[in-house]
Amino acid sequence: MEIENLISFKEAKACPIQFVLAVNDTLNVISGKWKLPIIGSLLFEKRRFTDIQRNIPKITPRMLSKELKDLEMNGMVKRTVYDTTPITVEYELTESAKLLGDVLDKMLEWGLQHREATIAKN
Amino acid sequence: MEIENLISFKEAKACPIQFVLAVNDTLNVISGKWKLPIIGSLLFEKRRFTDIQRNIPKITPRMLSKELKDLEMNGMVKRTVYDTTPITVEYELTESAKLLGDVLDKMLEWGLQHREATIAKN
DNA sequence: ATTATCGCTATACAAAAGTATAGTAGTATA
DNA sequence: TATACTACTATACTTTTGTATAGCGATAAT
Repeated sequence: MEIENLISFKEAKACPIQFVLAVNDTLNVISGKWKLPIIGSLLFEKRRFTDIQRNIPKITPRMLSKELKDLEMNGMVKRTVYDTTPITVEYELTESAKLLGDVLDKMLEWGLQHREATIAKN
Repeated sequence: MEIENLISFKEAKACPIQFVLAVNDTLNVISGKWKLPIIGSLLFEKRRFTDIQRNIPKITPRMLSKELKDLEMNGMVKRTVYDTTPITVEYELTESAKLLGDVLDKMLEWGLQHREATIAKN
């Protein structure tokens, strides 16, 4: 996380190691069993804790709490506490996280083509 | 891996669950500590086992072997055995795997912008 | 008084992923 | 005869990741 790690697209593409590191940055932000469902749940609207929990049936509060903290630390999610009774806490994607949508689109597209390509070979 | 899982891009984008499933397909193919380095190592040329090992200094043969099998099973890598002495085994990316390059480009691009965006907020 | 809701945390455990280290079979070179 | 190369496999272990289950403190409704 040091400044020296700041590299440009060109530099990263030219050097395989920098390339892998930079792509890994993205990968880390969405890896794990629950990050994608959580991001998916927040893609179109803000939500509260219990709200997300209901939206992702099998997640435990422990995991949801942990992953939300993780996402917050990585600049993916903004957490806002409202002093109501009972307390309400709202989670929403940051602007940067919303841009991830484009990447996910590409992943979706490739995933579908790859499935067709590999099934075709059987 | 059943036919019923075959869905279109439009269907997948419309339905959050299908969306997450299809993106996960892509994610699974590149997740784990060593898949990206291995794919990176094979992006521009075919390589042999020991060759890849030298290219990725800290990988153990156990991990390399396991991940290569995994990648082969997922239609990412083609393995060819040559009956020389000693035996040579060549690994190369499939056509479908090479297309993943575009996705990785997007991930690289987003990773760099995200890093700048989150550093800017400190 | 009991139950429910909100947003979690604590503890203990199981499963998955990765590491360390050694060794294999076959051939070939010093 | 000893060592090295190729392409791995075997065994045992540690670390990371995820699960299961229970409970907390504040408030409010029944």
